[in-house]
Amino acid sequence: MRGQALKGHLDLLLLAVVADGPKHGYAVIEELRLRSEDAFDLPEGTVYPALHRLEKAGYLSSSWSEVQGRRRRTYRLTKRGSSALGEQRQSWNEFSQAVGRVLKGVPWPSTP
Amino acid sequence: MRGQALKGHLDLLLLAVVADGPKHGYAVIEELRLRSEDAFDLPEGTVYPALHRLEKAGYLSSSWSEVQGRRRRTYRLTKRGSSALGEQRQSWNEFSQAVGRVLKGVPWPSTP
DNA sequence: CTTGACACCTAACTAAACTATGCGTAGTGT
DNA sequence: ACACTACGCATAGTTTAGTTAGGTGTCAAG
Repeated sequence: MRGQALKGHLDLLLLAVVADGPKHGYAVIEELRLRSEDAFDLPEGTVYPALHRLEKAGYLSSSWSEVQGRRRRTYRLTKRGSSALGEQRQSWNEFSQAVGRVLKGVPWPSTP
Repeated sequence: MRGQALKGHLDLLLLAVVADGPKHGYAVIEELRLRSEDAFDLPEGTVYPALHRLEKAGYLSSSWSEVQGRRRRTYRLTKRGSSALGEQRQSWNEFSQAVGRVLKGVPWPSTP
């Protein structure tokens, strides 16, 4: 996946992943790689700050735990996060459809 | 259309529009608005520098003309631009499909 | 006892779109 | 005449957000 394609779409992806069940940061990264079939293999430096942003925005809440000597910060979707996810899904659809229309070519009435 | 959604996808859109026939900058903006059904109503400050970038990258070539007292800079797609467009279409498809898979939810084998 | 997976973090850099503004012509309205 | 809008180009400066690159520490395997 080339560089900065997901600018502006990262939050959507993160919210969507956490929406299917609370996850800690590292697991979010793995899940994203898994679901996208390796298209999204995000560096930690991308994901962790984004999760912090989302928590500060009230879309996620987090809690610490310790599993086999390793501390984890587990995130879950809040209500606000859930509705934000809905809106972002919506605008992703609009966006991708708009791109599709542009790529489809000339907008003439054409052969009906 | 919300803010910075098209980060990283603008070049694709511009190349696609110019690919259907040479256009000057202002016309590119209109065409984009038209084809996207108002989803993309880009400010000039976004489009002009991008066109310059694309020309510098060798994807577009430009020529000046004057039509009814107004000077126009008309862009046309180069060969390199054409193949770049192909690649960018490709990676857009991969990207949007990957997003789709992530949004679709849990990747379990599930009900077959 | 080093390497790699797991698990977290952040400062500094960078790319790229946006804001704001400028210039100038032509047409329309008052 | 004067103003306003559409047309048409341009660019400096700001902002946003992801990347780079480093740091800390645990645990299992070779």
